[in-house]
Amino acid sequence: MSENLRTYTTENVDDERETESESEEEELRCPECGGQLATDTEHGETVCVDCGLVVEEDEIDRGPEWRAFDSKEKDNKSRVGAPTTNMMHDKGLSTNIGWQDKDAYGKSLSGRQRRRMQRLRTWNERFRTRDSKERNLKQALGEIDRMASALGLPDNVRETASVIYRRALDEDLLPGRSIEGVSTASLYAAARQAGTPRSLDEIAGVSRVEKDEIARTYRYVVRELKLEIQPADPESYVPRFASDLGLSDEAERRARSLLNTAKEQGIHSGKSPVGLAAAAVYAASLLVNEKVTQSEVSEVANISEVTIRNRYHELLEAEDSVALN
DNA sequence: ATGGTTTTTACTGCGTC
DNA sequence: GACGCGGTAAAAACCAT
Repeated sequence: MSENLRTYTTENVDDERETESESEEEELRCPECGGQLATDTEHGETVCVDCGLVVEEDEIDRGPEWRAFDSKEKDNKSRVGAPTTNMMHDKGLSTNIGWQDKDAYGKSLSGRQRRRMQRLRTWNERFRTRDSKERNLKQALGEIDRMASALGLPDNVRETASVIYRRALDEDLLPGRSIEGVSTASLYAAARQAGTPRSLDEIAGVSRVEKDEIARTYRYVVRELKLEIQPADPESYVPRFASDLGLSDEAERRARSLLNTAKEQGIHSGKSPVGLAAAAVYAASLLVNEKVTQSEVSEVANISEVTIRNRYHELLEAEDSVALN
C-alpha cells in the first residue's frame, strides 16, 4: 500500500514544487570510480558511496521539513514562518532558583543571605512569567498579522485584535485554550467591532483552528471580556461585495438605501446579515443596470443563491410598500 | 436534548441567447 | 443546449431553551 501512496504523493508535491524533484529519479554516477551517489541532506552534500568523493556541496534543501500530504499540511511544515508547536514558551531552558536555602556545597545559608535569595526568587519568577506572556503574545500577534493580511483587513483591525488578545491574556483566559484559537477569536471580534466583518467561514479558512472552536472561543472571550458587539450590520458588507463585483458607487448607494428601508420595515431580524447584504447588492445591480448574476454574488458573499432570491424579494417588497406611502 | 427558525442542497420548469 | 432565474421540498445548520 505504501507504494501506491508514495507515487501519488510525490507526483502531487512535484506539481507545485518543480525545483527539485529529480533527486529520486536520475541516477548519477561518481566521476572517479563510477560508484553510486548518495545525497546527505543534513550536510548538504552529494557523496559517492564507494570512494567517498564529495561531488557537490553546500546545496540548499529548499523542500519542506517533512513529507506533506496536502497543501494545508505543507504550509504547516514549510521551513519558513513560526514553528507550529512550541508548547513550552521557554523550552524549559529558563533559570530556576532552588527552594532549599543551601549553597553550592550544601551548606545552609545565613539568614541575611536567605532573605536575599528569597527576593531573587520573587524577581526571577516575575520576570519569567512576564517573559512567558511576552512570548505568548509575540506568537499570537504574528498569527493575527498573518490572518489579517490573508483576509485583507486593515491595520486598525489588527491593532484592536491585539488589544483584545492582550486583555484576554491579562485576564488569564488562555489556560485551556490554544493561542491560535484565541488569536483567531480576537481577530474575528476586532473585525466585527471595526465594522469590517468577515464571516466565520472566511476566518476559519485562514486559521489553523476549526470553525467550531473559533466560535466557542469567541463566545467565551466576548463574555469574559464583556465586549459589546452588536450583530453585524448588513451595510458593512456592502462595500466589499460591491468592489469584488466591480460595481459602481451608484450601485453601492442603492444597495445601502435598500437595506435602510428594509431596516425601517423590520425585515431584517433573525436573518443572516450576509444574506441581506448580498441580496441588496444583487437587487441594486439590477436597479442601476449593472447586472451581475445571482451566482456571482453568491460566490463573493459565500451565500446560497436561494437565500439571495428570498431576501431580495423581501427587500423589493419593503421598497414598494414604502413607495406607496 | 428539543423544537423552531433559517439556510442549504438538489431538482424542476421556464424563457432567452 | 447552456445559462440565468424562480420556486419547492427536504435536509442540515443554527439558536435558545
